[in-house]
Amino acid sequence: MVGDRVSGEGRPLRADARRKREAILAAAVDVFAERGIEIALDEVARRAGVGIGTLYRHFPTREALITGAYVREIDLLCDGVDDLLAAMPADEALIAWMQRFVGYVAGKPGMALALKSIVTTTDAEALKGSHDRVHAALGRLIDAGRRDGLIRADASSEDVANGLSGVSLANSRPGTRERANRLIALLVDGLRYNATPRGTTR
Amino acid sequence: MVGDRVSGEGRPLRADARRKREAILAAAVDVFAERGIEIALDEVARRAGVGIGTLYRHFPTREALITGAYVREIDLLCDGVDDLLAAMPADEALIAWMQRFVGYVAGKPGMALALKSIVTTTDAEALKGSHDRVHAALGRLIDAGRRDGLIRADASSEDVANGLSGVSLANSRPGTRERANRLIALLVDGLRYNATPRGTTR
DNA sequence: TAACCATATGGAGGAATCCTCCATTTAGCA
DNA sequence: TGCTAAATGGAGGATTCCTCCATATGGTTA
Repeated sequence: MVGDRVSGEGRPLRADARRKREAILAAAVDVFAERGIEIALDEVARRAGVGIGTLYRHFPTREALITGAYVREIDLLCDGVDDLLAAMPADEALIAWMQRFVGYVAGKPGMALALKSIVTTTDAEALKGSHDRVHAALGRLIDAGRRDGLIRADASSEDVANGLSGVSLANSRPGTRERANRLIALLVDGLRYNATPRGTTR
Repeated sequence: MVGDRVSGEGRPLRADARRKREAILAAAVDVFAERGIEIALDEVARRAGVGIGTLYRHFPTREALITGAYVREIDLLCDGVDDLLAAMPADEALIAWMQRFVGYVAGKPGMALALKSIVTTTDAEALKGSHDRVHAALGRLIDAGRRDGLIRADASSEDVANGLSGVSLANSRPGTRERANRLIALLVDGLRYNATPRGTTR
């Protein structure tokens, strides 16, 4: 569905190809930020100093380009979980992380969509890495919360990731931060519900 | 943002215009179901037996057409709340209603988008009616739950509507029903969290 | 009923965008 | 240094968008 032709595995890219690929992604990030994701792809190619054919070779669909453009930013957001866990209780850390995540996504056109692809897709070689990173980040937060009895035992990172994706999609425009934050808090309250307080027999 | 030129208020549509408008919407529903929302709008016009100019006159953007096409189906889903409330406790009714809603939305391309417009948009004359209907439906479910101490006092229909929109957007393809249902249950657990059980001093 | 006009219609066609295809170039290797 | 598989770019056919306006029609008034 998404999937850039060669990055996931299938034999390493030639040096010039990798350079062009990077240029395209960098241009895409800029152009999307300035003019949205509906813009003509020629514009992206031009900015990248690349022929339109090259762009299509690397990213056969608009969606592939969008996802590609944001994969790294999403990866970056997945770091920082440990800092949060060191600074506050796990349930609060989960809230803080999700809110930071969604706050960052809002206003970057297409990023919520990219997150959806990454979270949802199970096939798609190229997204596997990010998919795992997001789930690992959530997993760490959830496990910590579970260990401390702050989060219910049957919580799953799949469900929370799905929720994160939903919140992002529904609040992808600037100025929706408050609304998004409340929804995240509500969701985490759902994870607290029926939690087994620390000290109780497990 | 959405907004079909004349329906919200601004002087009643001439009889022929209303007829064409209906034809366009009916055709849109069919075509979207068959071929998705990316299809060329000429196709919709042809099926409606209408010129492309007429289509654009009524629905200046694709989004306007999509929203228009689904407004009534969403309205319909808003009925039936009372039946559910009569049949089961309010919190379960809320879950059941949301699950039914999202189950219906999944697989209708664009319907989740339409829901987002309806839930989010505060201006936009044309959507006001549906916006209110959705919030009224949720309001009734929430109020009942609050009254019975099943749902926390500070629950707001805005937040739940936002959640519903998110779940729909994140699970808009067929085959995501289970996942969506779990997320809805989680959300409602959030609404149960800190609820004041019936009999407790309010 | 007739005459009038604001409203509505359809679709031609210019502009924008998509996306394939392939002759040419280039990186990396022996 | 020569060779070849990989990569490039952009021309151009096909598709889709969407405006514009000459024509048609419904509803109202006298």
